Amino acid sequence: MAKKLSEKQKRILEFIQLFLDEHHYPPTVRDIQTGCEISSTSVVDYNLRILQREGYLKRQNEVSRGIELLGTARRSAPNVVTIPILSNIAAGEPLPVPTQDTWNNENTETMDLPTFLTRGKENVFGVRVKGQSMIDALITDGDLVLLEPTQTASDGDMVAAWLRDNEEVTLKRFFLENGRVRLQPANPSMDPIYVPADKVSVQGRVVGVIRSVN
Amino acid sequence: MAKKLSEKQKRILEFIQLFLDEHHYPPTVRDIQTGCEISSTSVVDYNLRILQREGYLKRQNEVSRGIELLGTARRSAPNVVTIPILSNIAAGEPLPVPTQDTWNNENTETMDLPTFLTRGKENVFGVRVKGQSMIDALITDGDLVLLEPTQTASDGDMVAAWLRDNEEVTLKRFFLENGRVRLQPANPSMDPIYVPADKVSVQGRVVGVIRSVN
DNA sequence: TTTCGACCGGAACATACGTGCGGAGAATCC
DNA sequence: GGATTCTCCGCACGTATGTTCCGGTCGAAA
Repeated sequence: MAKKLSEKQKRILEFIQLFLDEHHYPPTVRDIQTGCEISSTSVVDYNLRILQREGYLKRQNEVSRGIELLGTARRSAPNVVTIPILSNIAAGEPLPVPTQDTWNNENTETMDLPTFLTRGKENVFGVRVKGQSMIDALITDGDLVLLEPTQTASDGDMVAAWLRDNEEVTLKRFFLENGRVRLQPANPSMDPIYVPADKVSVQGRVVGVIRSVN
Repeated sequence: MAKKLSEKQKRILEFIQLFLDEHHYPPTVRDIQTGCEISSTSVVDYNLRILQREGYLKRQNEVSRGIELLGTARRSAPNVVTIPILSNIAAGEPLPVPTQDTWNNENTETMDLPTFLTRGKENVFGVRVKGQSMIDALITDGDLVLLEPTQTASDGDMVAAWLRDNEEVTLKRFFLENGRVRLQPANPSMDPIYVPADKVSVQGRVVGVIRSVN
């Protein structure tokens, strides 16, 4: 074990995981070949043997699709991730950010989400929206907004922004334009607002929205 | 669906589950044959076809171990349900409704959702929204709408309604008011539309909306 | 009785798929 | 330099495996 994996081997391992998520059965050598753009099946075989020797997977001889991921490579809970749900967000207050305590507190509501919604982002948490204050972000009462904590944003990111002067949080797309910030609503029929950069602080990046009707 | 399974079919289904638990990849036809003490591979094939037709599993043609359990038969992820995603929704056409064929077609995109989103509803399917035509339902380009097929609706339900005269599908809240239908947008700043009952047909009830940002 | 459909058996067919072999370039070590 | 090891390639062999065809049995319907 312990040996470092080559790029190709990492790619193969990743492909197997993706394939399993999608098909619920393992890929063949040739599936891996085309999926990883490898020129020969023997190269796949060669690298699979290494991965097996290093303990990342188990192979069944002479058995088609006889590949089984082991240990960390295997996603036992295949594509779900647990996130905390924060509530009690009073209007006029910044968003709460989850702390270690939030995670450990057994009273914290949690929820299992498919990983495609978080896409590998760390520490994603959910906020239950109350009222219509975010209707211009196409978000309404009861929606669950998924946020990734961050203090910085790139142009075009959908962020949760704290407006100091208004003392409110708003969800908009973020653009930095020579010293001031343009906050663009998701609803194209609505106009953006412009704020001096020092009057805005980014609290998180919006990863997704979930609405459950009735 | 609905047909009752024969003893042999039940046994096959059970064997596949056991095999999956043990090997983490599906059995071959011949594995099932010996495992269930069946005399011929063709008998296995015959019964697998029935199981597929009845919706208990999905098979990949010409693919070894191309068996995938569906729905209740799948026990690996208890709080996850797999739904099909329909695309290719042209404007000016009714929504497609998933058939058994949709489920069995290997090209149908599927997605695993936490059960809290479907809350036990049957046959939920997803539709990927293109364009801004449903912005008044707070739904934008790229959103995934979860629908439960139905022809009827109760007051207050959020439904996908087919408007005969306009030849379009719209997502609104449904209210029946002395012979005509009021369709109320989710956005409270927008006005409802009124349509004679015979000019509207309900295609499905909206169960949820999922937006994945960036 | 015949007919028909559901179900099973046996065998053969076509191909999907794992594996082995000879060889080549590149890097490393002596 | 040569020897060794790692990685890759193309190909072909053998078998694992899905599929099909033809023929049965049995019970219900006509």
